[in-house]
This record gives sequence, C-alpha cells and structure tokens, in this order.
Amino acid sequence: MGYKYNKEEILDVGYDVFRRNGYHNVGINQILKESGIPKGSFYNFFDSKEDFAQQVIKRYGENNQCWMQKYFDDCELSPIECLKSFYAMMIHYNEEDNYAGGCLVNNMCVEVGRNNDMLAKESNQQFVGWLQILASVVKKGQDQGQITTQYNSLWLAEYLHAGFYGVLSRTKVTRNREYMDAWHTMTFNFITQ
Amino acid sequence: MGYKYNKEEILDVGYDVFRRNGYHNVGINQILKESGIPKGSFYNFFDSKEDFAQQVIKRYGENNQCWMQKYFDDCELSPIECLKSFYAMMIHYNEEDNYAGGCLVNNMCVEVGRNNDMLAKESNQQFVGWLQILASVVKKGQDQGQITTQYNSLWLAEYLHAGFYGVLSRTKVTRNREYMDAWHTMTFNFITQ
DNA sequence: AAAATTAAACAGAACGGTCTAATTATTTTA
DNA sequence: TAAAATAATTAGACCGTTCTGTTTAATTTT
Repeated sequence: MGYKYNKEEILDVGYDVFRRNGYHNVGINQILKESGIPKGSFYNFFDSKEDFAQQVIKRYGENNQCWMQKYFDDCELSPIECLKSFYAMMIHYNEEDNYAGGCLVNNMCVEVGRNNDMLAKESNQQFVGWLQILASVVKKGQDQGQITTQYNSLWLAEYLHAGFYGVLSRTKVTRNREYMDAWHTMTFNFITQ
Repeated sequence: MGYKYNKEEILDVGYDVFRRNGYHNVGINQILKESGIPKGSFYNFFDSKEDFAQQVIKRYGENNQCWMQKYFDDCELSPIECLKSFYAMMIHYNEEDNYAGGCLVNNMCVEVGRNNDMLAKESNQQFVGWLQILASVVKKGQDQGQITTQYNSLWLAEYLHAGFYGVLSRTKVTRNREYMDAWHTMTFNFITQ
C-alpha cells in the first residue's frame, strides 16, 4: 500500500528550497522541516546532500524538458514566434515570482559548477536536453527563412540560452524586468532574417 | 609605524577565495588560514562575514572599474574594435584560469543576489560602474557609425554585459570556450552597423 | 517472521562570532 | 626627551549553534 513518504515529494521541496536559496546556504534540516520528514527517512532515500541535489536537478530538468517539448509541439505560431512567446512567458514568470529564484539549474552551474563535478555534469546534461529542443525550433525557423542561417541552430540556441540566463541573473540585483525586455527585443531583432 | 596586518591584504585573499568557491561555501576560518591572520584581527577590521564580503566586492569592483577605464582610454583601435578586443581578452583570461571562478560580482549576484540586500546592492553598484564605461564606448562607436543606433548605448552595454556573463556561466559546466567564441562572433556581428 | 521504513537521539566537525589578555603603537605628561 | 598613560591591534581559546551524516530501536509493510 506504499509507504508514508515518497522521494518525489521530497525532491519537489528540494527544488523549491534550492532554487530560492542556493545549495550551500541550505541545510538538510531545512529540507526535512519543509517536507515534514524525519532525517532517518531522508537518508533512507538519499545517500547524501549531494546525491539529493543531483536527483533534484535531474527531476526538474527532465520535467522541464517535457514541458518545453510540449510547449513547442502545441505552439501554433511560426517557429520564431514560438520562441518569442516562450521567452516572453519566461520573463513574465520571473516577474511574477518577484525575481526570487531564477533557474535552479543555472544557479547550480554558477554556484557549484566549478567545484562539484557531479552536480556540474548533471546540470550540463539537463541544459543540453533543453538546448536540443531550442535548436530544433531554431532549425525549423531557419528552414522557413525566418531566422538567420549565418550560424547553425545549436549556436543560435546556445546564444538564446546564455543571453536569457545572463539577463535573468541581472534581475536578481536590479529587480526589474527592463533589461530582460530589452534583451528580448534586441535578440529577436538580431536573429531574424 | 604601522601594524602587522592591513585590510587590503585580507580583502585580496577574500576576493580570490570567494571568487573560486562562492560565498556560503567559504568559512571565515578559510580566509584566516589563507591570509595567515588570527580571528581577533579579522574581527578588529570587519564587523562580520557579510561586511567583509561587501568590502571585497567594493574593492574589486572599483579596481576593475579603473582598469577598464584605463584599458579603453589607452586602446588605440576604433570603439567597436576596442570592445571586441576587450571581450576577446576576457575570454582568454577565463580560459587561462581554466574556467575556475568566473567573475566574483556575477557569482555573488547569482548566489546571494535575492537573499542578501546588502551584497545585492553593492554588486549592482559595481556593475553599474562598469556598465557606464561600456556604454560610453558604445556611444562613441554609435557616433562614428560603427554600432547600430537602433538601441541606446546603455541597452547595448547591458546586452553585451549580460550576454558575456551568460556564456561565462555556461563555461563553468561545459569547461570549454566554444560558445564563448561563438557568442563573441555573433554578438559583434549583430550590433555592428 | 523478515524486510523495509520511520523516528529521534547522537556524533564530530565546522560555522560565525565573542571574549579576555597580551602586545604594540601612539599620545600625553613631566 | 623620557616616562607614563592611553589607544589600537593581535592572539587564540571559547561559545552556542548548525552542519552533514550515523546509529539504534520502534514501527510498518510484505
């Protein structure tokens, strides 16, 4: 009949807590408190804080990948308009969230990407998954003559991706969306054929 | 005749340690050990870890601002070529450093920018200082007809700034310069008149 | 009954920060 | 100018708390 707790619940709490507070600023006790499970149960499910964080990144990354895929599959606009609306939505979400956390995976990359190979590898793997989806949409836009063909679709996907996280990070201290909107306007102007 | 230690030495150690390891992953003891001073002396100079970090950010930010100003003042190329060479140099430095730390201020923004108003404010202040210099070079490039005048110089400066830190962050997990070079190529193509 | 899970007490190390004493530098006084 | 008084700095033991992780026993599920 299943046990009292399950990994997924704890992973979801971990996602939220890590996203808002970072990795080293969060202790296991905080996760336990917010998910309401005792320490013994946590260490029954996870080997360590690091192992837990890896699974948090993986779960969120894969869910987000599915969500992105569905978004673009369902989007009835032209490829470039799909990309525009996708990033407009991301900017909107970030504003709604009061610029409170940004992206878990990007935060992890910056905070621990150079000192923790395991978390770096997992983060990169999830990013690559997202980038492939972006690249396929870019490719469609190129095939339809909307997006510049000066650069290949993966380069353009990485360009969108990095630019977005650059301005997203910037909002953590400016705490307004001005430069995100500017980025959106400029970027889609630049890459449009 | 002066005392044994001085703040500047400790701040420089703090810069290096924070840049490579982040904020919450570093304890005061590590700073003490690496700078060779006892705890009593540290707390004689600084009120708290937070106060120390703020002064580290401020000192580095201001030094870097001077350095940037001098770089662009001394650069004998056209404005756009100065910007190109500046970012090419930054990419080169990051590779030489084996992608080991990135930029202290950007790291601080991402790690603590949403939870620590004091460090967020200081980080933003330093960024604004740098951005003003970039914007002034962009403006010169616009006046000389090399850089697009579709967007004002501050928007373009923020665009360069955010894009660069976006790809810089990306290298923390890819650990190679491919997309930094791609970013450089694409960005300067896009903003060139 | 056996296996898996839950519960919470328990470790040892590390955390940021305090405290008092000793030392060094500076200013005041003789 | 030398001695005395004061101020600033150095030193590190120490404080309570929190950190990740372990252990042992009770409970639940199979």
